[in-house]
Amino acid sequence: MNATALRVTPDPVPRSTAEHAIEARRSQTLVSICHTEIERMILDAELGMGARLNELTLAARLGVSRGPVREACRSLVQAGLLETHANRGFFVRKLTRKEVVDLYDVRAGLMRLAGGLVAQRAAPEQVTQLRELVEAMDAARAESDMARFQDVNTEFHAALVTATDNHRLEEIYRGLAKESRLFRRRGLVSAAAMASSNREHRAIVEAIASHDAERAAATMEDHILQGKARFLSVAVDELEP
Amino acid sequence: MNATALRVTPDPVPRSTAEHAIEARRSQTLVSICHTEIERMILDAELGMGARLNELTLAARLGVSRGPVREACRSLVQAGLLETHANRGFFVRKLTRKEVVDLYDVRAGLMRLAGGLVAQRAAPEQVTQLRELVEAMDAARAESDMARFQDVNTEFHAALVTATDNHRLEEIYRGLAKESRLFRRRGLVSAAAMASSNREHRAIVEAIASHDAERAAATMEDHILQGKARFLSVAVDELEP
DNA sequence: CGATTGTGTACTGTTGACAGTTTAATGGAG
DNA sequence: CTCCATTAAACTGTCAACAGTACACAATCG
Repeated sequence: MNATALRVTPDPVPRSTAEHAIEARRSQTLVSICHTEIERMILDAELGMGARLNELTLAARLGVSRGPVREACRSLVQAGLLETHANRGFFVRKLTRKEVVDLYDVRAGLMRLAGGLVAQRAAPEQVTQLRELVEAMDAARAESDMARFQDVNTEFHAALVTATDNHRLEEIYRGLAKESRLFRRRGLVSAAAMASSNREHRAIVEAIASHDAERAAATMEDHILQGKARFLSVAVDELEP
Repeated sequence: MNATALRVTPDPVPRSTAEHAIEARRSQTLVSICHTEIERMILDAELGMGARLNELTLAARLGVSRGPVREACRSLVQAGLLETHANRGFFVRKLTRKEVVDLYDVRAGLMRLAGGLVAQRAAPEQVTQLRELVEAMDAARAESDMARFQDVNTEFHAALVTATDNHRLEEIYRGLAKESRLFRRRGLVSAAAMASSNREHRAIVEAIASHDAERAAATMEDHILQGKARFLSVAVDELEP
């Protein structure tokens, strides 16, 4: 069992990575696969808002029985992506306009916290990483590549919450980000919006770089509330009041 | 089948109440019952931190089969009350000291938001309600009734998040409050702690009453961070580092 | 012709059984 | 006596079948 002693082949994978891989394989159960796949279907809008999920059809498509599908759905209900109605099944959550606005407020509160924490704790490499992401967004903006801007933007926010070193905050924020995608039907951002958005990003990073927690928190909060304002200024008629 | 035509007895229940009752009965499925009951077991510490859940035993105790129990557990995993390990089952979540501290930070961020929102929107009746709850806590404090103080305190915070009129915020906060109870093994608060805690409550309510959003947010955040400080000052040896 | 009641179908809610894995117990070797 | 290998028990992961509910459609009556 001792690979080092046997010396047949040098172990190409570092121990910790191997353990991680084993752990990943072990935790890969049908339920987790169903969870991931159904979540993807929702976020990629294969299942529209309010759509009803047919357990049997889903199970057949995923090549499993209804049990794992139902368990995955329970999880997604708690995550806010699905709703459940007794004896009628699971439905893709339908957000009202107010719920979207409320979501922005909660995200603003959490990101304000994140900004403040990162300003206190950020290592130089993390600041560098954030700066690079802002540059990448400027590059995408220069090419009017909205999709890429969106992706890097998501990565920026993810990197920021990760840098807080507060795992629960990270989990909750990512969950809310997914929830937000329920209505965010693919990039409807203008060039002007991208410009001002990235200007805000720059202000945030600079506040973090100077370890000014209060300013980082305030600019971060403002950034999300700007997003909320942009949302409110656009008529989103697919949403109920 | 037509009660109105038959006129045997006048319908004693108003329509809306009846509909509500029916809706409640309808939404009462075995899964929801299991969810509620298992959650109660966890919060009442019948199931200790890190305890393993035996699906068969639980199912027997609840008088159902394993299916509903498993589905309820999936939901509780997403809620942060349980963990799951493939092929080993469900375990009551074990919080490390750092996770508890992180939880305080997240709650501080959310309650800061709540304070600000309520200061902007609160109706006079809601302010009155909050004032009454503060009075009730003072009364409990005078009698050194820690349990009652705790209960009213919980109610105070719940009333406050409800007053935000942000349903998602309320849901998330309540979830985190339950998560916090994972380590909060019944009232270990001193008289001094109750006094300063309620002094903070009063400051919050007054800030809200004067519709000063920034002050309400700041005092609210400070209140939770005071709680964090109180936690840090106490050695909780049942928690892992 | 419209509303309403009955009927059938499709789907969810729940259960019990089976297969595979983990864990505990047992026994033997050093 | 300790440590390891082996084996048995217990438990989880998954599935397929059954029971009950809701919805759509047809038939009936005013």
